[in-house]
Order: sequence, then structure tokens, then C-alpha cells
Amino acid sequence: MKVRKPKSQITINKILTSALEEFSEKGFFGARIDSIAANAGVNKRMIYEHFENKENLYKEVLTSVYEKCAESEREFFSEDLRPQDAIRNVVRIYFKFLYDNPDFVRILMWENLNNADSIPVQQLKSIKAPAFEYIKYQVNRGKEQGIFKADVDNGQIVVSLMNFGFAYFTNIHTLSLILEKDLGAPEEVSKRAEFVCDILINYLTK
Amino acid sequence: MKVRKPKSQITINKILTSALEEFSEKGFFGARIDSIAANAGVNKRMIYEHFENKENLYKEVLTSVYEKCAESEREFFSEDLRPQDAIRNVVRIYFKFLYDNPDFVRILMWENLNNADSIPVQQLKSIKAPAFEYIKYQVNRGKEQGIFKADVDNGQIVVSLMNFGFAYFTNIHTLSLILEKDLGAPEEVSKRAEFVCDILINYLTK
Amino acid sequence: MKVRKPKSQITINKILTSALEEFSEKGFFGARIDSIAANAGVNKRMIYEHFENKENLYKEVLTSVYEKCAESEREFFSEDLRPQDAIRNVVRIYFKFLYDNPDFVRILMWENLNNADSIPVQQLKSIKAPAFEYIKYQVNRGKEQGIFKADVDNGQIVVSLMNFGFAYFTNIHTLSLILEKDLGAPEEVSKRAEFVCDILINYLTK
Amino acid sequence: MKVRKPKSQITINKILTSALEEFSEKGFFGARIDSIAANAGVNKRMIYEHFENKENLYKEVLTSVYEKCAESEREFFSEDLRPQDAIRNVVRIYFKFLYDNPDFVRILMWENLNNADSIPVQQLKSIKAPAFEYIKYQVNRGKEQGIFKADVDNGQIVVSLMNFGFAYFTNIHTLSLILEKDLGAPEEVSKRAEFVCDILINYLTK
DNA sequence: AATGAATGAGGTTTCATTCAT
DNA sequence: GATGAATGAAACCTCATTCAT
Repeated sequence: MKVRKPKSQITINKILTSALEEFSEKGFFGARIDSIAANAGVNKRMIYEHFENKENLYKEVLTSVYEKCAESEREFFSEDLRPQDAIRNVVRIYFKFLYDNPDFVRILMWENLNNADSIPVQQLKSIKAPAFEYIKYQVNRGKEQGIFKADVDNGQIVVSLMNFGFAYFTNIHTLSLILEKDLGAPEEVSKRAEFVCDILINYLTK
Repeated sequence: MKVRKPKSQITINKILTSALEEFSEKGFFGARIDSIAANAGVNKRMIYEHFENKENLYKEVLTSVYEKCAESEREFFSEDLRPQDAIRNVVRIYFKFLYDNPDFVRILMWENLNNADSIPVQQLKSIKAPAFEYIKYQVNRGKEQGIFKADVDNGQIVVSLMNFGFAYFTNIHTLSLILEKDLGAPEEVSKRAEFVCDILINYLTK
Repeated sequence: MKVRKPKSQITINKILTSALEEFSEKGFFGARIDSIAANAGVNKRMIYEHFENKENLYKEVLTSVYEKCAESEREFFSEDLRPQDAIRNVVRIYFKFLYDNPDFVRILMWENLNNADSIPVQQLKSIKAPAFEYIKYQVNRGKEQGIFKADVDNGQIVVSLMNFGFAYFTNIHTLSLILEKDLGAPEEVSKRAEFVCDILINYLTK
Repeated sequence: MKVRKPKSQITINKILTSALEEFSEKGFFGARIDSIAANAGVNKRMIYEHFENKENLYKEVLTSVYEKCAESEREFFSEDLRPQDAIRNVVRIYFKFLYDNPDFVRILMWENLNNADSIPVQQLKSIKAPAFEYIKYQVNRGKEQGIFKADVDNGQIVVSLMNFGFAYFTNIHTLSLILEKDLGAPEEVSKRAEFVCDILINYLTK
């Protein structure tokens, strides 16, 4: 039952790691195959051997990144909580994940700018949907339990949550400059996470 | 007493317009000087005559974009409203501006990804600060009038407002795909704007 | 008998002066029409009006430079001296001229590097020949008077004189660096001139 | 125990050879990367691979040229001669070297015109100094042996030797035209070398 | 599987020259 | 005669990709 793990898997992983870093820092157009190979410590030719070309490498990086994200979101489901605590839990996990994975935030941003066409829709949905469903499920639970307002638009809540998390990290530079405060500092991040919990719960609650 | 209007100003404007489009669509690295010149209908050489090089052109485009933004924000101040209505007003103007200026949203996104270092901080602040101050002012007014909670963190409100507006438009592609709904449609946008008004006011109000 | 001197003569002179400086500093290929126009304080278009194109401008600069040189060499003839003093006189005047006209030295150097084909031979000769004839004349006078050796090759003397003067100034940079002494300093230049006098006269004299 | 001789060394040498020819013929500004690549029979891209850019290529050409020169000057030291014969020897070797290496003469000329700043002083000195020291050493030997005048300025002798050799070849075009004689013909060159020997020894000798 | 060298298309930039007023 | 704007050819340089070992 043992899976054969050829030596080249190491090379492939080194390339993926290096490529994630490069693409997330410079975007698809700014990224350089030379840099990726150099930082991975492998011969440039290997990239073409294993990934065919730059675009394909990019797609594979994206896929691996989405998978990592989906993995983290599985944490959501692991506990049995009151709806409002479940929501809080989601926000906190989400903020922690984004804080811990700046490459993820950035590469998704580039992807959005390039009109999000590198990943097939179906793949995207299969990755993201469970988390979205979970949130809607908790909101509905809250409604059923009479804790949350009945007329809340679930979609808006999902969008809000995504926006809050993502936007904080993607605009952190500009906002920090203008507000003269390092919004990337850990204490600012958790303060923000709590604020987001509060404003959402506050809105949801009767 | 005749005002001198050199012909080259027309060329300069054509270049700026074309460059905004190109940079906003492809980002700095993806943008092509050839395309910019072709779309502007001017000789490529003129870009170097008036803007020195690609990087400088990019900076000038950014500056002009910020200025346009600041201009739009001046609308905020034009009316005399109750605090909660002033906030609503800001959100609506902001959403309308972002909806009307997708290039603005995109180029700022690229800029954030490139660590927002193309515009000197001071310039950035002088453009953005008035709007921020206005929001804080209205929140404070609401507190003084006993309408808003006294312990609200003004900074968090500003950040929320920025995030809400920006993030909605920058992630519109991915979110539309996943939610299977065109979030860019006018009616969805105004629905969203109203939701953002509601959630903010709801949080602020005692 | 008054020669009409149109206003444009001023422009022409400004261009020639600026062009001499530029060509002598950067050579034909390194020189920029833009720089020449800017430093002359005239519109670029004027250069084409008066000189047709870059190459022609270069030729006219060269011609004017040769004429200036020939003019200076006319000083040689102005005195009545013993042959050895006449030779000394030539060396001193020559060194002084080269020292005072670094642009001349440089532009002739560029010209030599470009195979000296910008000036028609005949023109060159009509300018240079008188000085050469004068030197030969003085050497012959010395021979006749029994002061100089009879078997001296006049051509070699002329070449030596040219070489000594020219080479000193054209290699002044490299030699100064290596000898750790500023060979361009006035006192070094006159020391050199005297040395050249000495070595030549010494060779010529019986 | 096999010495690794990477294939690229051949390419590098072809580029250097072609570049020397091009730079020496046209100077830095007139030289074309395209020509260099074409004449070297290599892909243009290779020049950037191995030399980074035009300026750097130029510097490496210069360095290699200086080294070749220093190599040739090592011949000076190989014999045990009387001072006057040693000086003659130097002059002859020097003339032969310059005659055999017109590219060397030319490129150094361009270099002087560009103010000799492409090669670090220290490097220049370490290459040139031995020859200079050797000449001074022989002049001093002659003085000690009572053959040469005691008050001769060694520096002037070195400068003379350099000037004589260099200037003859750099002004060969102009002088040939004026004197109506091909000074580049082998017999003229050796006649000149002997003349230079004579005039120098004549000056040095008591 | 791995490597160093090579390639060619295409990108940015420069510059002599000309147009239009 | 003079000016500012425009032009296009060609220069330098970059980069994804492939060849040959």
C-alpha cells in the first residue's frame, strides 16, 4: 500500500514553495522564472520538466494555495458551539489564517486583479463552498433559535465576512500609512478581529 | 490676455487616460508602453518626452487618480445632516464612486500589492486625510448628541468603511463565482451599499 | 564695403561654439543634437536650418577648428630668429596653443580615430602645410649655417614635433594617473615644452 | 583529473575578440551590440548573459587589452644589455607591439578621450608600473655607469617614450595625408623606431 | 532526472530628423 | 527665422523557453 515517492517530488516541492513566494510578491507578470529556479535551488530546466510553462506553474501554485486554505477552514466544523460563538470562531480562525499566510492573501489578490480565471470555477467552488455553507448554517441556526434577526440576508453576511478579513490585509499598507499606525502588528490584528466579531454579532442579534 | 493652451496638453491627457486603463487592467509589469501609446493614438516617443519612463508615467497616473478620488470625497462635506445620515451619505457616495471608477479600484489594488511605495506618504495623507477626518467628526458628533455609543473606536469605523467599499469591488469576481450571483450588477451594488449602511449604523447606535 | 551680417549669424556662432564643446567632449557618436541646441540656447530646428544634419555640422566645426589652428601657426613666421631659436619658438607656441585649446586637441583625436575622413585632404593640406614648410625651412637654414647636422631627416623632425605636442595632451590623463603627478598643471606643461625643445635641438645640433 | 573547460569560455572569447574590434573601430558610443554579436557569431543574448551590459563588456575588453599589453612588456626584462641597448630594445619592442596591435592603440585612445575612467587606477598602475620602473632603472644604470647625463629627468624620458610610440600610431592618418607618405608602411615604421631610438639615446648620452 | 548554454521574440528607451504653425 | 510637438528607425536589454549533453 506504500506510495512510490520519487526523488523528483523534493524538486517539485522546492519549486512550488519558491514559486508561491515569487508570484505572491510580484504577481504573474512580475514574477521571473529565473528567480523561482534560483530561490528553489534547482535548474531552470526542471521547472519546464515538471510544470510545462510559467502559466501552468502559476495555476498549480494557486491550486495548492486554495487547498491549504480549504484545509484550514475545516477547523471551523470541529466544535459544537452556540451560533454566535461559532461565528466568532470563524472570524478568529479566518483572521489568524490570513495573518499567518500573507502569501495566500497576496496571490489571491493578484488573481482577482487578473479576473480570477486561472482556476476552473468548479474547482474553486468545491473548495470554498463548505465554509460558506457552514456560515449560512450557523446564521440559520441562530435565526431558528430566535437569537438572530429573521430577515438577515445570509449572502450579505458571507460577503461581509470575506471582505472584512481580506480587505484588512490587502489594504494594510495604505491604511497604516494614512492612520499612522502599524495595522499589521499582532495586537492591532486581534483588536480588529474582535471588532469584526462585535459588529457582525451586533448586527445579527435581535 | 489669451490663455496659452499648448497642444501637447491634449497629448499628455490622452496618454494619461490610456495609461490608467492599461495599468489598471494589467498592473505595472503587465502593462505595455506600446499598448498605451497605441490606445492613446500618440507616438510612443511622446510618452518618453512627457513622462521620462514607464515608472514615472505610472506614478503620475497614480497621482492623478488619487486627486480624482479626493475630489469626489469633497462631496461628503456639502450637506448638513444628522450624524447617522452623514455616515449613510458617505457610504453611498463612496460606493457610487468605486462603482463608477473601476480603474481606480484596480490600480490602487496593484499599488497595495506593490507595497504602496509609488506615492510619497505625505502626498497620500494630504489627499486622504480630509475624508477620514470628516468621518471621525461625524462619529464624534453622534456621540456628543447621545445617538452613538460613547466607547466606539473611531479608527475601527474608518477602517471598516474603507474595507467594506474596497473589498467588495476587488473581490467581486471570486465572490460572484462562488455565490453564483453577479455582484457587479447595479442592483446588487446598491443593495450592498444599504447593507453596509445598516450594519455600520446599527453598530454605532446605542 | 560693409558686409551684411544677418541676425542669424549670431545663432550660427552659438551653435558652432556649443557643437565644438559637445563633439570634443563626447565625439561624433556620443554627441547629442539636443545637448548642442540646449547649450547653444537655440531651437533644435535651427541646427537643421543652418547645417542640414549632424554630420555636416561636425564637418563645419572641424573646419573652423582647423582654421583657428592655422591662424595660431601664423605666429611662427612673425619673428626673425636663429634656426635653433625658431624651432624653440615653434615648440613653445605649439604647446601654448594646445594647452589653451583642449577642445581642439580632443576633436582632432576623435577625428583621427574616425580615420580622418571628414575633412577633404586638400583643405587639410592647405591649412597645415605652411607650418610644416616653415619647420623644414628652419631646419634647412640650420643645416646651411652649419649649425645642424646635415643628414637629419626633416620629415622625422616634423613628425616628432607634432607627436610630442599632441601626444602629451591626449595621454595626459592616463600618464598622470600612472606617474602620480598632474601633468596638466601649467608648470608641468612648460617644463615639458622646454624638455621637448632640448631634446629636439640636442638632436639637431652638431 | 580532467580540467573542466566549459563550452561557454569559447563563446566568451569570441565575444571579447569581436568586441575589441568593434570598440576599437567605433568607440564606445559608436559600437553596436548587434554588430559585436553578429561578428562573434553568437546570440546577442549571450553578451548579456556573460557581461551584463555594454559598459561592462567595454570594461572587460579594456582589462584584457591592458593585460595583453603588460604581457608584451614582460619581454623587456628578458635580456642583459648595456643601458643604451636596453632602451633601444624597449623602443623596438614597443613599436612592434603597437604596430601589431592597432586595436590596442585605438581603444586606449578612445579611453583617453573618455577621460580614462573605465579602469580603476590601481589596476592600471599594477599593469603599467613594471615597464615604467624598468625604463627608469635602465636610465639610472646609464647614469651610474657614467654613460648618461646625470641631470636627466627620468619622468620626461618615460613620457617621451610613451608619447613617441603612441602618437605615431594615433596620428598616422592625418600625418600621412599631409606628408603625402604612408607612415603605416612597415619600412616607415621601423625607420621611425630607429629615429626615436636615436633621438632618445642622443639626448641621454653625455 | 539534471545541467549549462543558447535562442528569438518582444520589451523599453534613445535619437536624429521633420512637421506645422 | 524661429518654435514646440511629433515621428520612426534603431538601439539596448529582458525573459520565457529549448537544446545538447
